[in-house]
Amino acid sequence: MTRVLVVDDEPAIVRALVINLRARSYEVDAAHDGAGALRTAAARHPDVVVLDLGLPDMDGVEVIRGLRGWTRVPILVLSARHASEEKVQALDAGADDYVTKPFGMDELLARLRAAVRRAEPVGDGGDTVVETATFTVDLAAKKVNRDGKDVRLTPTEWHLLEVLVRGGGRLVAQKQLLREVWGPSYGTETNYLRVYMAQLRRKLEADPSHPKHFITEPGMGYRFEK
Amino acid sequence: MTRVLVVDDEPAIVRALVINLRARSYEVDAAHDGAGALRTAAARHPDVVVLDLGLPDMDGVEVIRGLRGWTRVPILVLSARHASEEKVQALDAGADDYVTKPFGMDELLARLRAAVRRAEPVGDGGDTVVETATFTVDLAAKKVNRDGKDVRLTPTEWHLLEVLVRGGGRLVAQKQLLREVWGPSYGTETNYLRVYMAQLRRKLEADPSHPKHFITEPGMGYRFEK
DNA sequence: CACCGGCGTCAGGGTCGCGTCAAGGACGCT
DNA sequence: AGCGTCCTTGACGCGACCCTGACGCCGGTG
Repeated sequence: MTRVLVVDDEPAIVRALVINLRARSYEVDAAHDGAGALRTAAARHPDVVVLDLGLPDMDGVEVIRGLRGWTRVPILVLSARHASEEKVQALDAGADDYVTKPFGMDELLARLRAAVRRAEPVGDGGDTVVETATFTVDLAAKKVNRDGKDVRLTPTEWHLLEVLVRGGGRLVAQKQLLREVWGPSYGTETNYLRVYMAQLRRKLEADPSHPKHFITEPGMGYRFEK
Repeated sequence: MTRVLVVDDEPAIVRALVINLRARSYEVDAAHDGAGALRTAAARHPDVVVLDLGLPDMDGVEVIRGLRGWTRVPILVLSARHASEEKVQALDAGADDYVTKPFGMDELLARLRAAVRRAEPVGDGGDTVVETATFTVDLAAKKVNRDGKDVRLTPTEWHLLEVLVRGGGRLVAQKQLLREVWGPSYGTETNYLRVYMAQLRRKLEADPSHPKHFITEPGMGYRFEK
C-alpha cells in the first residue's frame, strides 16, 4: 500500500485529494502547515509527499529542505504561482515535480504514479535480492530467508536492515541511520541503534556475538557486508 | 558530464535546446524522429531524454515504451498538447515529466536537473577511490584496503586520513589539520598530530619508519603522496 | 661541543561507546 | 477485557579509543 502525505492549508483541496486518493486505495495522511508536514513525515514515512507551497507558517521551499535533510521521498509540489522563478527554486531545493493550480485531478494522479514508480527500488541492472553466506534479503518482496525459512522482522528491524543493505558495503553513519529509520529528530539516540542492531544480529548472524555481516565501526556507524 | 538526448522534429526547438544545454556543459545528442531517438539512445546511453511527442514517424508514447523496454533513463516529455488525457498517457507509459509548449527555458532546465538528480545513486558522486602502491582508500565507503584485507581505522584516524587525502598531494598545514580534525580551538596541540600520524603510518605504510605516503614537512605540516 | 626546538615512539589511565539484558508501556488483535 | 507484539528506556560491564607525559633522536645554532 502506497502512503501519501498531503500538505495544504485549504481544507477543500485536502478533502478533494484525500477522497480521490483513498478511492484509489492509497493510504493518506494530511497536514495543514509546514511544521505539521515535517512532523507527520517523520512519524509516518510516506512514500510520496504532495506539498502546497502557500503554507501559513513557513516557506514551502523550507519545507522541502527540511524533508531533503533526511529523506529522498518524492515531493510533488502544488502551487498557485505560475512564475518560472518559483518553480526553479522549488525544483532545485529538491522537489520532484511542480503542478500549478488549478490542476486536473487526472494529471495530478498520473504525476503521482510517475513519482512513485520512479522511486521503486528496482535498481538499474542490479536486482533486489542480496545474498550472504547465512541469509538472503529480498528488498522488493520484503522478505528475509535463512536456511530455507522466512525470518520474521519487525517494521523497525526491516527499515534498519533496508538502509544498511542499500548502503551496499558502504559505511552508514549512525546519524543517517537514525534519521532514516526513526526520523529527523532522532540524530543522537544511539542506544536505539545498539538495541536493534543486536536484534538483527540475533536473527540473522550465524554467531551473533561475532558478526560477519553487520559490522560496527566504532564511533562512526555500521556497515553491511556480504 | 551529463549526456542529454534531445528529440524533436522542429529544428528551431532542437537548436535552442542544444545551445542552452551545451552552454551549461551538458553533452548533447539530437534526434529528429522516433526511430532515430531509439537508435541514438541505444548507441549513446544518455543520462536523460528530452522527448517531443509530436514526431513524424511514430507516436510519442510508442517511443517511451520503446525506451522503457530496456532502460530506466529519465524521460522528460515536451508537447504542444495541453489535454489531460495526453499527459496521463505519456506519464503512465513511463515518462518522468511532462512540459507543455511553449515552455520557459529556466523551468525546463530545472526539471531536467531534478530528473537527473533523482536518477543518480546515493553518494556515488565522483571518484572517491584513491590508490597507492601499498593501500587503497575509498572515501565514500570509508574503507581502507591493504593486501586485500580491510584495515580498521578509528574515527580520528579516519578524519585525519580524509583531510590529508582530500588535500590531493598538497601540503596541509598543522594548524589546518588540527582544526579540521579536532575542532577550531585546537590550533597548537601538535603532539596529537605526531601520535596519530604514527598510527596511520603503522597501519598503512609498508615501512612506517620510512614513510612514502605520509610525508612530514618539518615545521609546516604533512602531505599525502600517492 | 652544548643547547634547543621539532619530531617519532611508547605506555598508562580515564573516559566514552558498544553490546547485553530486562522491565515498562503503547498499541492492535482476538 | 485480556493478550501478545513491538518500541522505548535504563542500567551495567567491558573493551577500545583518546589523551597525556616522558624519553630519545636528529638537525640547526650559538
